[in-house]
Amino acid sequence: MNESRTRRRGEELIKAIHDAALEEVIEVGAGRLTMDGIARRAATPRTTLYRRWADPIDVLLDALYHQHPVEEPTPGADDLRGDLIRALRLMVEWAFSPAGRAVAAILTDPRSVALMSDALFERVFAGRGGTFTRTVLEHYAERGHFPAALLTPVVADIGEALVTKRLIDAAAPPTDEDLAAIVDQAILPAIGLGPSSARGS
Amino acid sequence: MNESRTRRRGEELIKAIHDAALEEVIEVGAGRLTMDGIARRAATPRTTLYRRWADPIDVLLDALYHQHPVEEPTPGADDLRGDLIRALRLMVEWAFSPAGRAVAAILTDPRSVALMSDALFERVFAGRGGTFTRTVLEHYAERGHFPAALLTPVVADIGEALVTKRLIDAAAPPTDEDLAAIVDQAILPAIGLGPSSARGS
DNA sequence: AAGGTAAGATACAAGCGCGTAGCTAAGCAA
DNA sequence: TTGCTTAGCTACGCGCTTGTATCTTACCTT
Repeated sequence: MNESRTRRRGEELIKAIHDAALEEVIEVGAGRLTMDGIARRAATPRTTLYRRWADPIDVLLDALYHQHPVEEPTPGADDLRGDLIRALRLMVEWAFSPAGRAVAAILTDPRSVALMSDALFERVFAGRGGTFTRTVLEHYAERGHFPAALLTPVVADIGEALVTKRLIDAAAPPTDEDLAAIVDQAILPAIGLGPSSARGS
Repeated sequence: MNESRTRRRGEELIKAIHDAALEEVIEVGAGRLTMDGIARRAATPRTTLYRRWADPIDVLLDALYHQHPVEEPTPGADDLRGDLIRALRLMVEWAFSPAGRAVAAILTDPRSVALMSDALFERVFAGRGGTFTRTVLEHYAERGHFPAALLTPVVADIGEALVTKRLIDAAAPPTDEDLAAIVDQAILPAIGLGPSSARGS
């Protein structure tokens, strides 16, 4: 009987557990996350979990910490509007990834938030979740496409904020038209590129 | 021993349980909400809860449903900017109320969302949580302060979206200066009232 | 080939939330 | 006052999660 061909160890096992934690939190929520649930999903005894982590949230935060950083938007040619839309689309993709969903689940769980270290918050948020459009906007501001003074913290947040609200309000993911509307009607006017100059299609 | 002077009944008891449910969900999160916890906090036997509700989320949703609708912003004199700031302040106040925090806790809990009826969603959200600035904007658009065509769904969401992001990112509530920045740098430009005409202080 | 490391399979008692049942007694109305 | 309704109290068995302990065995290193 060659059933258990491979017994997972080290990296491989840990990755399986991390994945299980992310899947589990998406399904049951941060509050109902248990060692049992994660272990069952990862098909490993609980003992293995306790050897490394103290509680389910610990596993989850560790899983998030070891996620690959999200892709950075790379401003391309001379297309501010298009780059902004692409940046927002990157954000939407991240939001629908296991990591993105897990972060959403965690953020409103009192216990999880309390245990969330600044380091993780930095890594998951300030580092990426919060600034998709900022990279693009800074790029074009430096090149004089619009006054750099207009690129305030508030303005840098407009796109992400509106997409976030869309994700909360509606079940379906925003279409490219939705993202374009956000860019045209909110971001571009804020940096002085109103309908007069940005009216493309 | 006149300990148990009053035995609560009907309305009074239900309100105590509703309050307990809201407090409980804020403290432990939607996932860890239990009949036991609510009952303990309301100082009533679990039996009483089961007589009316099937599970903890049921209690919580009922509590939210019976909350007083949030105050509507009332556009005042001739002060669009000031009215917008006041509308956002109303939103911040609601967000920090027990009901506001409870809604936040629920929205990312898979089980709760699944049980949330359209009626409740309507009453709690579309009805109020989503549109503080819209009321104000519509008022001034009708009076020709700016082109009504610019008041798109996206534009109506800008203020709420940015405040929401602020609430998620930062622990401290936004100050009036923060709200003013949102109005000046994001909302007003979007309706064609950029720095040239809105530069107040 | 030998030995150390760590995963896998049990098993266990303790604690808690669940849902129900039975009873007592307070509040309210006729 | 009588009697209906309903809150308060206690208790039970069930199942799940917890944290730990013990043993076997696969994998990796030397």
